[in-house]
This record gives sequence, C-alpha cells and structure tokens, in this order.
Amino acid sequence: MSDTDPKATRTGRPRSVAADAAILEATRASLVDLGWSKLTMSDVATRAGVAKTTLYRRWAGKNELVVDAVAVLFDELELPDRGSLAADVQGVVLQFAALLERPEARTALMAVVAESTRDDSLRRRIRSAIVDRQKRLVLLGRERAQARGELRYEDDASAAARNADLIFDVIAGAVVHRALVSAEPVDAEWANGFTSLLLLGLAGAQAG
Amino acid sequence: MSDTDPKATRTGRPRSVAADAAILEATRASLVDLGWSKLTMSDVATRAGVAKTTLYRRWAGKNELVVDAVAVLFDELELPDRGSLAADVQGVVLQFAALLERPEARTALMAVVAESTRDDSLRRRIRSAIVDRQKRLVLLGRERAQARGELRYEDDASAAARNADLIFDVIAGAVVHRALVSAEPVDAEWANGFTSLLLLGLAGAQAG
Amino acid sequence: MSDTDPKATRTGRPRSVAADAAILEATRASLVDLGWSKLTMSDVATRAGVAKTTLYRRWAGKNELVVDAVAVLFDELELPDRGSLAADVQGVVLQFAALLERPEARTALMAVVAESTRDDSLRRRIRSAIVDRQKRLVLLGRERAQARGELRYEDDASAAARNADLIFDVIAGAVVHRALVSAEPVDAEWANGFTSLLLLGLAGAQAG
Amino acid sequence: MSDTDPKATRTGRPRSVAADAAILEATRASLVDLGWSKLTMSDVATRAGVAKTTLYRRWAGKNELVVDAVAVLFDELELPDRGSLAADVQGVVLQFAALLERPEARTALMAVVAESTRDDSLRRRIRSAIVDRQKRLVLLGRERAQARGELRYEDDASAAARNADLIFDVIAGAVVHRALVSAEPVDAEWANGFTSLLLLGLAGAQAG
DNA sequence: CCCTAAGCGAGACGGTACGTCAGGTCTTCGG
DNA sequence: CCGAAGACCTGACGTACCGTCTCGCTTAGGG
Repeated sequence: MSDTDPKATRTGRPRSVAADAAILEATRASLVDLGWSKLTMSDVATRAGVAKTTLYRRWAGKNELVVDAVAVLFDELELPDRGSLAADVQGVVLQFAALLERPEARTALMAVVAESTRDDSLRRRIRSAIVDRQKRLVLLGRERAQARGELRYEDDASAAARNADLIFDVIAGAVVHRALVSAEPVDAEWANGFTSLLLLGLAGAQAG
Repeated sequence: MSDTDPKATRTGRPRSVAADAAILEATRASLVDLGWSKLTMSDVATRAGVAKTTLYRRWAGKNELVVDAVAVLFDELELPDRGSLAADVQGVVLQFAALLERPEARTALMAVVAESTRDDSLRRRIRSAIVDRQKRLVLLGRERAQARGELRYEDDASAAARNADLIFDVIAGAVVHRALVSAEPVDAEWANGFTSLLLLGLAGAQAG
Repeated sequence: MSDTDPKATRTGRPRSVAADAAILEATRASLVDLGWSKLTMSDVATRAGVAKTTLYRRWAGKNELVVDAVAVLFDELELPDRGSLAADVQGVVLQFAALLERPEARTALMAVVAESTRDDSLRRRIRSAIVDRQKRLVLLGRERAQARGELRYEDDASAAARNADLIFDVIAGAVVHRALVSAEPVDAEWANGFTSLLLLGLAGAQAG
Repeated sequence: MSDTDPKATRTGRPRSVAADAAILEATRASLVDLGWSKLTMSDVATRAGVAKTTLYRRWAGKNELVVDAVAVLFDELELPDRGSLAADVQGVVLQFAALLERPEARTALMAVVAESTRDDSLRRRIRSAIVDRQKRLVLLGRERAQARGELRYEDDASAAARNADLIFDVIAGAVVHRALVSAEPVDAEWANGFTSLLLLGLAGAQAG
C-alpha cells in the first residue's frame, strides 16, 4: 500500500498500522464529499485524525494516495460463474458499471488517468494497482468459456495474450465511455446489446 | 465559444474578437507545456497577452476554457472514403489515436471528463462541444456502408440510434482505453484486430 | 470646483452642469456610507448616475474629488457675534467639533491630509480649498475683539500674521486632536477649558 | 506587538521571532519609499523576506501593521531636563516636529487616524500603542515643573487629569496641524511663540 | 532501565494560484 | 465634442493548499 520499504524499518518507533487504514478510508470519504479536484491533503489528514506529515511520510502526493485508496474498490469485481460466456460478460459489465456509480470511483479513476498522461511513474502505479489486476477477469472468463466449449483453445500464446488485451480494452473502454463520457445508464439492455456485439465478434473471429 | 450572449452586447465597448482566438491558442500551448494540472489561468492570460479578468469575463473557469480550447481539435477528425467499411473504421481509429498522441488532447480530455463527474453543466458542455459532434462519423460511416451494401438499412429508427450510440461508445472507449489507460500503441495491427472484432460483431448481429 | 477651464468650453456638447453637483453630492453620500478607504470612483459614478469617464474628465482622482466634495462643508463655519472674544472662540470651537462629528468630514479630512504628505499639488489644493479659507474666522474674531477693546491693535503686520497663523494652528489642531485622535467629546466643558487657556495665553502675551 | 497570544502557543512550530522585527522594519522602509497609500502587504512581505501568509497570521491588515510599525518611533520621544518648563516644552515640541519630518511617521500617522474614524478597534489600538504612551511626557513635565516651583500642585486629581489631557491635545494638535496641515516649518521661532502662549495660559489659569 | 532513533500531532513557514475588485484608459454608440 | 456603457490592462487583495520545517512528545528495540 504505502511507500514503506519493510526492510528499512529497523529502529525507532514503528509506523502506526491503524493510520494507513484510517487514511485510505478518509481519502475515499473525502472523494465522495468533495471529488477529486477539491480533495486536499489537509482535509484527508483531518478526517483521518492524523498530521499532514504522516501522509507525506507514506505517500508522495495526492495522486499516489488516491490510486491506493480506490484500488481496493476494483478488487471487489468478481466473475461468478453464471453458466455461459454471455451471462458472465454481462455480469461483469454490470458489476463494473455499479462500481462506476460510486462517486469515489467515478471521480478518482478518470482524474488519476488524466494525471498519468504526464507522469510515467503514476501510470505504472495505476497499471499495477488497478488495471492489470482486473485482466484476471478476462483470462478467467476465457478459461471457463473454453472449458464449456464456447471458445476454442488458442495455439499461439502471444496472439492469445494480445486478444485478451484487446477484449479488456473493449469491455473496460466501452463501459467507461458509456458511463462517464456519454453519461447514459449502463443497464441490462445496454449490457445485453454490448455483450451480443462482442461475442458475435469473437465467434466470427474464431470461425473465420 | 465563449459565454457571450450576442444579443446583450448592445452598448459599451465590444469584446475583442482577437482575444478569443488568442486565449484558446494560448490554452492549447499551455496544455502542451504544462499539462492540465499545472495549467493556470494566469499563465494562459500571460501567454495570450490578455488580462486575467478578460478570461473570467468570458469563461467561468479552467474547465470550461479547456473544453472549448480542445473541442476544435476533435473537429479535425474526418471520415475519408476508403472504399470499405473496414478501411473507413480503421482509418478513423488511427486518426483518433493520432489525436490522442497530441499532449494537449491527451491531458485535457480525461481531466475534463473527470471534472464532469461532479459538474453537470460541464458534462453538458463536453457533450455538446466534443462528444456529440463526433457521432457524425459513426452515422456517416453507416450511411456509406449501407450505400455500398455492406450493411442493411434498419427499419426501427430508435434501434438504429441506439446502435449508433453503442458503436460510438465501443470505438471511442476502446481507443481511449488502449491509448491512455493501457498506454499501449494504437498501431495498424491493433486497429486491424479491433476493426475485425467490431465488424464481425455487427455482421453477426445483422445476420442473426 | 472641477478642473475645467471655462474658456476652453467653446465647441461641441457642453458639459452637464447638473453632473458636477450630482457627483459632489454622491461623493459625500459615499463617504458617509463607506468611508474614505472603501469609497471608489465607480461607486460615486453609479450613485451620481454618471459614467466613470465623466468623473475622470473633471477630476484627476479620488483625492481631488474628495477635497472638493468636503470643502463646501467647511464654508458653513461662521463666527456669529456673541458679544465677547471668549464666547466667539467657544462658539467656533463647538461649530468645528459639530462639523467633525459628520462622518463625511471626519473620514475625509484626515485622509486627504495624509495623502497630501506625499503630494504637493494635493496639499496646495487642500490649503486653498479648505484650510486658508477658514483663517478668515481668526482674522474676523481678532478684529471684533480689537473693536471691543479686548485685544490691542498690533503694529507689526508680519508679527500679526504669524500670530494669527499660530492661533489658527492651536485652535484647529487642538480640536481635531481631541475629536479624532483622543476621541473624546468636544463639549461645552472642554471648549470652556480650552478657550480659557488660549485667551489667558493671549492676554499674557499682550501684557508682557 | 503582533496579535499573538503567548499562552496559546503551546504546540506546533513556534513563530519566528526574527520575522516580527523584519516585518516591522520592512514596513517602515516601505512607508518611506512608497507612502501609506502605495504600501502593499505584498511589498512588505517581499522586503521582509517573508510570505504574505506570515503577515496575515500576525496582523489583521495594513492598518494594524502600520500602527505597530510606527509606534516604536514615538517611543523615542524623551523629555530631557533642560532646567525650565519653557525649555522642556520647547524641546519636546522640536523633537516631535523632527519626528513628523520623517516620512514614515508623516504619512502613517494621519492615515491610520483617518482609518480609525470608522474602526473602533483600530482607534483603540492607536491609543494604546501610540497616543496614551506619550502622555507620560506631559505628566513628567508637570512633575518637574512642580518640583521646580514653576507650577502649583493640584488638589483635585480628576481636574489634574483633565488638565493634562487638554495640554496634550493642545501641544500634539498644534504641532501636527502646523507641520502637516499648514505645512509650515516647526522651527525654534515657532516653538518659542507656541510655548509662550501655552505657558502664559497655564500661568494665568493658576493665578486666576 | 535507559538510550537512541524514528514516528507522531500541531502548526508556522515560503510559495503559488486563486478569483475578485478598483484604478484609470480606451472604444463603441447615440445625442 | 459630450456622455453612457462597458471592455480593457494592471496590480493588489485576502484565502487556500502546497510540501517542508520545527517543535515537544511518544513508542518502540537494543544495549
């Protein structure tokens, strides 16, 4: 979570473990109340009952703190087995949409991505803490579909990886765009239409 | 562009028309040099050779100014007729990716979308100034494909509109996610793979 | 009053004579409501129903405008013949104190004097518009006292002038200091004590 | 000096003691260079090598800051024993006049008094920091004159206090008026004439 | 059992940008 | 040419956060 290197903590008073949790919780609360742009380090510190110094000792700045604070939200996404690839995809689309309804996720996600366009270390942090972790959903969904016989097993490992990346970008991108840019509801109807389009595309690709 | 109501400007010194252009140009330059989060109204004013008050007289704040400044960039997108739907889609994907390579577009787009999650009037401004204007590309592409016989004409107008929205969200979302979140290149290979997936999906939908 | 040279008003639309009075009246009203430091040219213009340009065409700035606006108040001071020098002095002291109770005079007088410490032309304007005009009261009082036989006629004209200046500084200075610096009431009791001190001093000087 | 309550400063980083002195010195320098009306908090902060926030943390505004900055100048006034009441008065008059020659005192004194006409807390601050402190000169002068036998001891304590106040207003008022309003020199000749008038008045009062 | 080193809350510090306001000028239109 | 309206540039305002610092105090582990 925080920037601590556990090896270095040899002597002196150890960092409060409670503080870390309190700070991240306070960060999410502040995101809900104030949004990204109005969130301040001072406010987070006050909410967490902690001094500003304590924040800066653990995180380099607002960006890093917020990434860590919202990353955990994305780990709640799961892929419960609903019996078919279509149902699985539709399920994860709706789960993701529900997550994007939460104000702390909504405001934070785009903001840190925007910041990351000029800050490579932040971009890497986002990828490792949020983005790449969710690719597991794509991989798991494919495995299940292959086990069910809905999809063929792919021979070329690198092509398979490229394909997973593409599917991930399409799903995540479409849902985010619908929810945050178009600002239209990601409801069952839309999820159904989107899932159809995607799966027909995949089926066509495997056929042709 | 700016917030002026032309009817109200009856008496007094008229607003400088040159200032509007200079300010928007300065805003783009500042975005390139400093990025969204470091861009300041003072800096834009200085670059434009204009007083800060002149900015605030015309735009409510940084968000609104930046939306107007980058909106024009998106109007450069075109859909040159390349003879097939696949080529057309691939072309616009690459054009859009090229636009997202420009630092002023990169940094501004996500940032204003992030801000818009807490500001409805900003969201509406983004939609009217940027998003909705580009749906013309989807509509034009479909018309051409229908004229070529690549796609059927749709009977249900509202279903057709929903379909266009979906395609728009999928294309724009996937490209943005690939370019800014995954931070991987949107090259001809990726564009080709994505286009195939999309068109096979559309074909399957029209078939079934 | 205003800075106009009447000879120059030869051609074109003549300046509104009503505007001058309205502006000075508005200036006094603004002094009452806002005080010197909060008074603005824009506010005066608005109150007078006049454009800022009109103000600046007639007065160089806030200082000059205020001097003219309050100068007329000081011309209200009179020296009614009360039968004795003591009564005359006491009367003018109380009149002056009453004037200094008026907020527009209170706030303006000290402020323009403060400004004049760095602006010679302003200092001259204050002297000619306000200060020197009131020396008439000292001269008139002395004449009357001499006519009554309360004071001797002086032979040395320049010594007489110096003496009048001194008396003027003592009276005006003491009253202003009591009213504005010490911020204690200038009532009949104080006026009586002060008058005694002054006249005993004058008597002693003429005796010795 | 500054608005600090020393008891409250229990925790946190203590205020820089050097900053207080630097700020007051910078304020006086700025008064000399720019005068009251052109003096700005920013300029003072820059001269003092201090952030604007540090100024506002200690003083409510320009008025309060300037009062404190010039108050110390008035404490330089002394009443050296010159052997007679006349010589003592003349000496303090010339000292006071010399102080009013200093541009920082000149410009600041009248300005803060002007402001104080609309601000009671400022008026109280001026009185406690400047005015009342100098009454000691009157009291000391009277004591010495009484010890020398030049003045009688007074029985009525409250009358004595009123008398001291009157003398203070007369001396301070006359000198200020001569120096700043009439803008004539307070030289030995004038001081001599004024002292004669005052002491003859006092003598007459004690006689009759 | 103290010593040493780091963590801690508090809050002042030098900065920078904010968005507003006033000053004084200029530019239009209409009288 | 005057006057109103109002846009213009300039520069100060007082506030808010930034990230750093300096305190005095706490909390460990190691000698």
